[in-house]
Amino acid sequence: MLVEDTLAHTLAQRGYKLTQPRRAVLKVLAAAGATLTPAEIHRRARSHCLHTGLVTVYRTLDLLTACGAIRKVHHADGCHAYALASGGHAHHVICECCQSVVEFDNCDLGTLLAAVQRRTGYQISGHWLELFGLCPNCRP
Amino acid sequence: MLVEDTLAHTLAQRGYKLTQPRRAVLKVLAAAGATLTPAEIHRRARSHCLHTGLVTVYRTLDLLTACGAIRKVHHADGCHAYALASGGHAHHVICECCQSVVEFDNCDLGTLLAAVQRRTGYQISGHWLELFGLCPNCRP
DNA sequence: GTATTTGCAAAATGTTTGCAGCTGC
DNA sequence: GCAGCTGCAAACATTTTGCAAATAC
Repeated sequence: MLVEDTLAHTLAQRGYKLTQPRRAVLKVLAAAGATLTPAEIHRRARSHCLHTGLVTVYRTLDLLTACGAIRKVHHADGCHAYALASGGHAHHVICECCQSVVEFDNCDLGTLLAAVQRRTGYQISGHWLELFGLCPNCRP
Repeated sequence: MLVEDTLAHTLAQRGYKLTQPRRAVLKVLAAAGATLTPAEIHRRARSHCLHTGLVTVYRTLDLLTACGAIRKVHHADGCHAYALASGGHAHHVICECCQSVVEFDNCDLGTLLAAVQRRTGYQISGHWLELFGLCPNCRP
């Protein structure tokens, strides 16, 4: 598993261990290819690692987010979902029907940012963009 | 007060009443010019309407959001803040230091959306963009 | 006058912490 | 072997619900 190998390496570099629950959480998100809530991740993780506790899921999500392996995404209603992140600066397109996600990285906002900066006087240092729509499978 | 008159009208149109607590919540957000959490809005609202309860604040925030008078914004950590919305499609630039917000509406994402749509096969129907930075007052 | 709204208390939900025992390296 | 990790229970924070009294129109 490529994703797992990368993770093992990343964790080891920082002095962390690749444990069964951590492996399970990553597997779940990789297999889903969709955004999942902590509760749903917990439910699914138990099929890989039987006694995984919800608390561990929360702690693992924080850790994996810090490592850049996953990313928190915000839905319109709640904002408590996570998706696999392939690394580097990227954004997500999320299917409003099945929650499947795809990343894209060519966010060419240079012109827009410059215009906003000029008009508002704010020195812009970061942005956060999410797209919503229907994936090929959910299209009418 | 222009903001209030508009609100009174919008509410009346839908069969809602303009009550003291609702007025207070709107005043607080208008005066702050920044994003505020429900708890902070509650705290400040009491100076306008003494016995405003936290529950009412929550209900009012939902109502005002439905009316388009305010908008929920998501910060990096939590996502439980609200800001005044001037109506129509718009996005916010948020100061990472003092939380002040400014709206902008010229979000020209046409080219970007078309490219993502072509590459991912998703039919994109909405987007959500927030910018972060430092406002003129907080700049070094 | 009446339907809507409020505030309180209490419930439900979601997240974090403390700590003894277990696991990966 | 030992630092780091886990799971449980329990604390904590946040949001929602039920209902009698109050309010706007």
